[in-house]
Amino acid sequence: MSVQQAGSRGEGVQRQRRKAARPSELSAAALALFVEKGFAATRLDEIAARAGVSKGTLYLYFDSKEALFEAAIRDGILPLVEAVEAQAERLAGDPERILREILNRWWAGVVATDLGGIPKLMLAEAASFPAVARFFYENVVERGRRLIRAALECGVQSGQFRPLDMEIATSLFFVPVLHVATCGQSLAFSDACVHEPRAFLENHLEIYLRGIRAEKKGCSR
Amino acid sequence: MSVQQAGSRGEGVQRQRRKAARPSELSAAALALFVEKGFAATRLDEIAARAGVSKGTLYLYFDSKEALFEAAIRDGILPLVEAVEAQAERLAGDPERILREILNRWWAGVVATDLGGIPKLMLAEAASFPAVARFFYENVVERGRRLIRAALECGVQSGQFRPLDMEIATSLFFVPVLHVATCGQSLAFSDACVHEPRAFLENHLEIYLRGIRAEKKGCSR
DNA sequence: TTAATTACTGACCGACGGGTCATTAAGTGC
DNA sequence: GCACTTAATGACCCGTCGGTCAGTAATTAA
Repeated sequence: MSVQQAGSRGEGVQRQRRKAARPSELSAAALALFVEKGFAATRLDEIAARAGVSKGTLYLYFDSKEALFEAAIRDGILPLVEAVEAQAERLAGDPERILREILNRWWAGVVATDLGGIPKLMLAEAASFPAVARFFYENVVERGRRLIRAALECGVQSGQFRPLDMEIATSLFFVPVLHVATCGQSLAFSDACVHEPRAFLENHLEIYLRGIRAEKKGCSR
Repeated sequence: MSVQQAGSRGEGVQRQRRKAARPSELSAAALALFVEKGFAATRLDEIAARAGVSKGTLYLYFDSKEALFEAAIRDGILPLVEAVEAQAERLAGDPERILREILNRWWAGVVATDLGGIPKLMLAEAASFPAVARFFYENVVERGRRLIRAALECGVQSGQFRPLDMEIATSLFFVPVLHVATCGQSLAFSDACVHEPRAFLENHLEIYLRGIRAEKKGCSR
């Protein structure tokens, strides 16, 4: 099932020359396996097999296993981050709505696809690949947090939300969102929430918003 | 710094026979390294060196690298789970207080020690070690959730909390708590919240409790 | 058709690391 | 001091896997 999806029918294993498409195919195959088994436990032969090429071909496009790892993370997550940012820009003004939309986007783009494994992967491998960790932090975590923080600040400004420690409040919104992606990928926690990730995120938003809204006037204590 | 903390002064590297103490020393050393570098990337020689023994000694006490992994998780986390359960039993009755205490215990026993790495480790390796993942899920995740769920049910019963989806509400309390431990260990997210883990947990509790408390009577909408 | 180019292959290499076991030496009883 | 038991050692074995490169076949140009 995992071996040679391209060019293996019959006996004469037919080669294909597809220079343009290869890099993204290879990084996609690599990402899937890294997510599934971790960096160290993933063999280059497996990656090659899944992409329907030989191991040697990997080295035509990437210098090393580590370079492939970087590319896999990069190609996997950046498009999504950009999509979320674009969406948020369109909604500037209504903080609760922005938060809700970030959730929806994240749901559609990460949790429901195999991209959910990336945060888990980063968590696991960050210590061994500081450069990649830095890239991920700056281009995903930071940018995501910026969107959330902006929405919260807007809400506090307008009086909808009570005064908050911005950094922490940002994290507290962020964390369950991250968790859905991460844990959806891991037996050790999977049952812990994620049979209903949709409902999980809804409930999170509900509790979180109630938790940060300003008290109603006239209602003492 | 990591080599031979026992018996290496001078030239004649002096052996020690300490059958009783070895297993826990070895599993502790193993845990620290697994947490730091992941299972596959950790060498048995390193583990042995950190524990101040030779590689061969590992095999006197454990059948394989994997058996050592199991033991490390087991020995590392079980004592803590038991401590938290004992504490919760003593406080039955006051749900908000129980939740607060779970947080404090977790803080003291996990986040502030190197045990924080265990959840991260499990997250990363669960797919490769289903048996260990199962053990962890049943003995840590499940038992932790049981405590939280009990407190929440008690609060809903008494009318302090509004009606909740119990499974999800439990997760939503659990997740940031888990996160503090997990992310404190990983460059990829570290700054995301954890320069002030104390404050982070406080804020979580605050927002969460506000989010689930029943509406004050007489306050419409 | 033939020559030139280049994407692709896969057998091979070297090191690395999990696991073994003959040997050593620390402890024990007499 | 001597014989005996057993905890501990570390050189060694061997399978595995990242990485290489001489060769092959698809494509293009002449």
